[in-house]
Amino acid sequence: MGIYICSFCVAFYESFKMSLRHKKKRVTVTDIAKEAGVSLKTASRALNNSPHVREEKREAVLRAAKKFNFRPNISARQLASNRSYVITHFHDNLNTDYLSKIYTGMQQACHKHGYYAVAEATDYSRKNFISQTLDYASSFNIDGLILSPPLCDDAKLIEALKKQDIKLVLISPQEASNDDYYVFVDEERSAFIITEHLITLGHEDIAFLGGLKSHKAASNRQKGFISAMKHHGLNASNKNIKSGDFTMQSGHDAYVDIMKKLPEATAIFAANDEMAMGVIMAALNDGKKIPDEIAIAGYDNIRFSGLFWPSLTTVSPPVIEMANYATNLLIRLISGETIKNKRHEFVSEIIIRKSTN
Amino acid sequence: MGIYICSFCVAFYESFKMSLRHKKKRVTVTDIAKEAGVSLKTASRALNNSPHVREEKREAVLRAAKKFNFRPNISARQLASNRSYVITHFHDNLNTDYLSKIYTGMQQACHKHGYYAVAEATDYSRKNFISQTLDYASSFNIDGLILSPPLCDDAKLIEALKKQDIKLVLISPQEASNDDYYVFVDEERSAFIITEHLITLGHEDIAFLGGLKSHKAASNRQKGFISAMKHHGLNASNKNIKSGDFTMQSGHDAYVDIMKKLPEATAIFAANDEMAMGVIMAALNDGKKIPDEIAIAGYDNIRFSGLFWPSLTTVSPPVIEMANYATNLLIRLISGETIKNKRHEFVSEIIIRKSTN
DNA sequence: TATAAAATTGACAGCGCTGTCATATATGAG
DNA sequence: CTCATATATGACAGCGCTGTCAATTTTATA
Repeated sequence: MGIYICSFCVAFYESFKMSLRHKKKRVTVTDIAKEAGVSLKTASRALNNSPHVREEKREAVLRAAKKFNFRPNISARQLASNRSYVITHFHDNLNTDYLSKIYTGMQQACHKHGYYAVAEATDYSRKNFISQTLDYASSFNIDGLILSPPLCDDAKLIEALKKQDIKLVLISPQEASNDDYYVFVDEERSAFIITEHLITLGHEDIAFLGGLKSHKAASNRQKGFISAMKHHGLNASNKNIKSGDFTMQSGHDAYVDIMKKLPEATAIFAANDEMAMGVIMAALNDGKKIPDEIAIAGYDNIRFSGLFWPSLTTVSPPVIEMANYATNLLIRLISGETIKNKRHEFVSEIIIRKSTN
Repeated sequence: MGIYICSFCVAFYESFKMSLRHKKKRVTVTDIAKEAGVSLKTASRALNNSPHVREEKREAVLRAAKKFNFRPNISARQLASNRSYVITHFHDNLNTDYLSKIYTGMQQACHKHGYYAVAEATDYSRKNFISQTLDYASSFNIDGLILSPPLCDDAKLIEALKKQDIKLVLISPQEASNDDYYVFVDEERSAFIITEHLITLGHEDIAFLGGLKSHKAASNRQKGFISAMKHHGLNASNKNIKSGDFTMQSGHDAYVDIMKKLPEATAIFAANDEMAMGVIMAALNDGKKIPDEIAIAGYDNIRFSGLFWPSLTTVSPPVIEMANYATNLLIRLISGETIKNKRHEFVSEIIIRKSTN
């Protein structure tokens, strides 16, 4: 004697079991292939923009994919291809503003290509920093890395990563070697333009508040300031140029100094927003009206510069776009494309706010 | 006649081919199982903290894993278990400071358990916001979601996600239902403590600068202020309480107003840092010395409050820890653990800086 | 000690995709 | 039209892991 189970019950049980595990029946490449009347592999090729697929079949596959709202299963792809489809931004930077922008740009590009974006804070000062980074990259099977300052200027790190065959794109390196892929923005030119903005407003005695000499970006900004002044026949001597250390406090102190040595100054251009804010506070403290008696401009467009009071005229580097571009570039590199233009230049926007207008 | 290929060449070719694809031979669970002398499945169980593994075997497996520096292949795991091992933080928030802290906390927890942390900006005001969010979650096969304000207070969204069987943990919801898992911080208590700090310094005429009434957190801060004042027998009438809109500008305006109506005030506690900074600027503009003539405290500990000049005394909610805890909780939920304590309270730190001391 | 119940273990299939390689088809040269 | 070459296609294995389920061992109970 046995126990008889009707086939309906079996079918019901099976579907019940399925429903427990799968919220929805997944659409797989096989389904797409069937619909398009091609083999699994051809469908896979079409979906991945691989060559060697006749145009009509490719279209049929893509049509089927659209019809079924197909999303490739990233894990399966990762497993089969021994790639992670993960792109990590390594940084050692506490400027969350900047980091968030980079992450946003990465996300945009990653979304389009089915990649994951990950941000990873590292401790650059750690002793075995490089080996730990390599460990991380290999154990998480990272496909590609985005490096931003200061990591993007560590030649040893870059060399080690390249040896491991990890693809790299750098954001704003100070000096990139010939075989690095990178994106950058012409700081000198941006500084030139914002200085010109001040000159156009009628200012003639303009002071520049620079940064530490070791900071390459700051010295490029200084160059831009000087050439704009000279271009318009204005004075850009040592009297006009002060140095700070990028903190608000140093901006404050610099204002006091500037007013002592160059009391006729009607405008101050600081090499970053934080110093510019220090200048604003010192000027207000000094009883000056902004921008009527003294105009102030900064650089970076940190989030706070728009919230500050008065809001700050500044240079806004297109960080999101740069990160987006860098990530796209990286994905193309990972896919094995050969790319001619290893570098791409971006232009900053000048944002005019209440502190100069 | 045939072509003879020596076996050495074949072996060489094989190993060469391997070296092209694999940077390193991967250590797999099978290797660990062999080393530990157990079956593949037992090793897998031990590595995943599953029950039903004898303690000695578990230890042997873990020892082997350590010896080989084993890292599970996340993709394989994802594929086999039909889970993504991805946790996403959905937000609609431009405060990069706050976002970065949440991300950091998530990362810490995710690292420990082999999960990926992803942050996703959404547009809360979009019409079909909920259905788009569900789409996203299901197409990326998200295992769990972290929601922060304001999304964590959207009852409809939460309900829809629960229906899809997506695990959720909320950060700082205004009012959570009984079956939500969430972390929060007692804002009233924090406000109480920082007010007490001002009182301890000898201040008696203290003004509070609150926020919009709709902002629940702000009104909790106000409650804390009032009860601290009363507790110490000080006056906390309408004269002491002003409202701003959380901008620097409103802080500035409020200072002017306060000095008109309560000129004897020697301290001001603003419900957020931005307003506190506006107050500082207005006070400096007014010729007041900080903190000697007027002490100022804020709330939130945004990055800038430490960089500001003078630096700002403020309340620092432990956002990183909260996100870390929330993520751990989420991972436990995903793993199917039943959890008794659905809520966890955190305590803010009071950071005393130059604006009061 | 015998037996039932619970805890532990392992064999095996298969997740959805891509790489490999053999086969089929198209294209060009003569 | 034939053959060589280039291009397109598909069959199949297998990536590393987990779920299922049956087999085995241990423990509790009578």
